[in-house]
Amino acid sequence: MSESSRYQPQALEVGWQQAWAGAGLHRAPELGPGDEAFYALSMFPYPSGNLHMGHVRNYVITDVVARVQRLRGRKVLHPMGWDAFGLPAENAAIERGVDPGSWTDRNIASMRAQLDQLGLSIDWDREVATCHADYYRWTQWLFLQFLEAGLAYQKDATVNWDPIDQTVLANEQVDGEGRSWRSGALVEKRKLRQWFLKITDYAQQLLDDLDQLQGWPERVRTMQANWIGRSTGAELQFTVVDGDGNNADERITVFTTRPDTIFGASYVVLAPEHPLVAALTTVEQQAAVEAFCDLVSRQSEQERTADDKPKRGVPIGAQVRNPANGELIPIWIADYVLAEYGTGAVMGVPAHDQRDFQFARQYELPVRQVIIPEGSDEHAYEGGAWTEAGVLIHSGRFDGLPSGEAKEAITAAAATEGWGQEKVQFRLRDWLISRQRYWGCPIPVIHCDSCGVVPVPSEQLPVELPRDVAFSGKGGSPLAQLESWWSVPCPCCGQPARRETDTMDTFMCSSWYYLRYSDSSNTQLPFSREAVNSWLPVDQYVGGIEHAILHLLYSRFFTKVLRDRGLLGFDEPFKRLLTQGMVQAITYKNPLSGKYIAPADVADPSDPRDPVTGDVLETFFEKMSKSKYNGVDPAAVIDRYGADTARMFILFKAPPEKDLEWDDADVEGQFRFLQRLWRLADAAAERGLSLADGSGAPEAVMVALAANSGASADGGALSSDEQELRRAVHTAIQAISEDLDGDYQFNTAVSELMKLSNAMASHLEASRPVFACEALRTLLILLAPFAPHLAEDLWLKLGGRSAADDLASTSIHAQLWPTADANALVRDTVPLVIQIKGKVRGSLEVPADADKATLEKLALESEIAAKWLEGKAPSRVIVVPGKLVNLVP
RNA sequence: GGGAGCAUGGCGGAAUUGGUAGACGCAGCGGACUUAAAAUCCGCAGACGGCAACGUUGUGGGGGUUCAAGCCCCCCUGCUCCCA
Repeated sequence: MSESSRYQPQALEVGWQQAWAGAGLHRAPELGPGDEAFYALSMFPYPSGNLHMGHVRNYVITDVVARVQRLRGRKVLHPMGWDAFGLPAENAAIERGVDPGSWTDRNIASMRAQLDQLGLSIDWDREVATCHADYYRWTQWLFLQFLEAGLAYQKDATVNWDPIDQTVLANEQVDGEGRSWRSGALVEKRKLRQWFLKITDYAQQLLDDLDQLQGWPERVRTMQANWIGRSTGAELQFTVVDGDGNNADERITVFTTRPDTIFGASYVVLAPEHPLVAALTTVEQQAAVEAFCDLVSRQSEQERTADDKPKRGVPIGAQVRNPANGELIPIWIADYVLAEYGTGAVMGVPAHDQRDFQFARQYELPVRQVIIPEGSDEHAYEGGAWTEAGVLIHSGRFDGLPSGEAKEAITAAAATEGWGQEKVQFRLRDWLISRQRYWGCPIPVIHCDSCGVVPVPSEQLPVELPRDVAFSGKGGSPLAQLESWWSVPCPCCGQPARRETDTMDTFMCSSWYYLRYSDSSNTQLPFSREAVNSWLPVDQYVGGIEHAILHLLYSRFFTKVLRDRGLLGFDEPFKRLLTQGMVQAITYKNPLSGKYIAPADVADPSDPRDPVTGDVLETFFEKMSKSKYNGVDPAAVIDRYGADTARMFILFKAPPEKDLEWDDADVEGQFRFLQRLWRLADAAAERGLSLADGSGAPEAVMVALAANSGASADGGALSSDEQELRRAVHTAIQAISEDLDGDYQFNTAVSELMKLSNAMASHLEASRPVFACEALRTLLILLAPFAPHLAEDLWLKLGGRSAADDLASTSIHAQLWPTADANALVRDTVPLVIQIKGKVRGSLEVPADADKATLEKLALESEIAAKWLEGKAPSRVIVVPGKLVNLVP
């Protein structure tokens, strides 16, 4: 045996990556009439500078989708970009004095190099970075569209303020104890004038159109529906009563989903921030109310509303009249009522709402039952409120009505009598987009004392971020301190005016990047209508479940607004969504000290012990992270095994939506599989097999089959090896095609490739060249999306193309996906399972075309039947053709 | 507390959607090759009993529907996620 070559992925992969790039193989083609377009998109990353396994999984999945679609003849757009504004760059500037822009660009360059090592078929010509002026210019332009449409506005809002860092924080940056993640300071609530986008105008549409998204995971649609949170109820008005018991002019409007319980209202609660609090508080209560408001202002929303936290409040001294029964009840303020939700006021019905119940118990407020469970005695209220539907009592003319009818009847009465009406309420709130940060997209407006808020004229865009800014880390945004930047003449009147110094939430930038890819070099518009309509909506979007709500909801909102502005012609941006699972790795933790131990320091994984103390360690799988010492560096894996092995492993190890447990031994196994393929091709080449001139292509195989069949029409001239080989080849085509259609099942697709390779190892040698070549050719094309480098290399080696040929047209990745030949799947005989009373007792080889009667006869005559029926005739026989016969004695 | 989902060998996971449970792989065991090891190749492998043929049992637990249940229905337990 001659010395065979070795599979050395490191060398060949880089070579192919460069060759593909040189040939422009991944560039999205111009779309012509009749072309079928396919847009495959990964959620773009933040350029931290380090590629981690989660990224790898995401982009490999999308890449396989893109490559399969190309092989199926579609014109594919598969772009990539950078979600490049955000805090880490600014923190680097504060901590190390580097320029955020250069820092980000360096990270982008290094991450792009890491991505290139994976062999992704990305069209880099369309790359975008949200922090580059040629991109954020259009983010600003789109903001002005929102402004013009009346969908962007300013209002005073209570926000999280870090008194040490002197900046606003997002809710996510405040921990459970109400402290800043950076400074550790207790976060204060501050009222600041902020920019908002009116996403609530689109709440109903965002909810309704979820029905269109059948290609999204049910889970994500449910999460969005819950987030939008539509509830139907009523707004009811309680008239404020003065000290003498006379009705005053003021009314307090509450929102409730349970108008049927209004007769049980024993108090009304306002949010401490409610505008009427100051006006209605009596002199006696003033001090207590002010102290309480101060206390609440230091609490996070989560603290205020958590079920297990005690509810606190104080009466403000004033009273209101219950419009349903005329009773006078007190007004309180309490921490569990939020100003931003509903009307900022609720009626307290302790008997039928759990939080009201807790509150009433705490302050000894009356509890009056007005709903009883249908057909039962009165509920005793030992454990808590009765919050289910029931029948009304103590409710005057509505007594005896079921809750459902009572809701309508009471709401109708309120409308007729002028104390309320039906109201649809959403949980969704307007989107606060202001950030007092430097490294973000500047909001393109100018504040003028005489003209008010003036949009920056679009020809003056972009409003560029100034460079060479000092970062102290204190005192808020550097922009606000840079008078040379913010001091500008008003575009309207020319008088001195002030630029807005807030920047936009980075989610603004990421809400439209997928549109820009369709026309990324356009200098006149963010994208042309033609380009965006020809590529979008995105056919397959792939990303993490952590974006299930915010990014995906904001993007849907943007799409609808831009549609209504006439900029694009579709309702939803992402037709299909795949949320890939996390990449986890084994984690060791000392349960006594709580310390994580690096896997490298664990001597014996079967008996993991702390290297210092000798304590037995806890072992589990967790998301890779630095602090747990369980990260696996993609570069190290590629160095050792190559990108193709990493790709195959990640696809094979778990279904795409499930969490994936990284295991070095499994990676090794995957590498062995690719080595086997290499040797298989080596042996074929040594035998002199060649795929040149269409050898093994469907036409050539058809000719060979026709010549062989001769007298027998069933292809009987094929040897049994050849029949087995062809069956394996076409079974693989069918199975893998199904796995890549509809639901993506990459793990079983890879296992089908393994089965095919196993069958080829057994039958290839004994098969004639035409069939051997058919198998080799098919294997390589089926392999190409998964292990693109190896497939391309073997394609060249086996003569699928010659080195001198134009790569763009002769690459394995420019071939056509094969079609299964149904004739190859046909068998002469099939196994027939014999069951006795539902239990499998054996099987027979029977003619594949046998009819039901024949099968029954064969089963009854079998030894299996004789053994188990002991000569008696079965009382019942069930025949499932092609599967089994069940004999019931 | 409400909602959704999941539970299959030592491990990751398959199962034509009601029809042979455990595909494919990892780890393991046995054998071949080798002075030896690695690599490679061949074979075994749910559990229990048995030399074996084979039998019993088996998809978190309990019940039900059915000729037939991992899959459908009811109850329970445990885990995960979302919302409170």
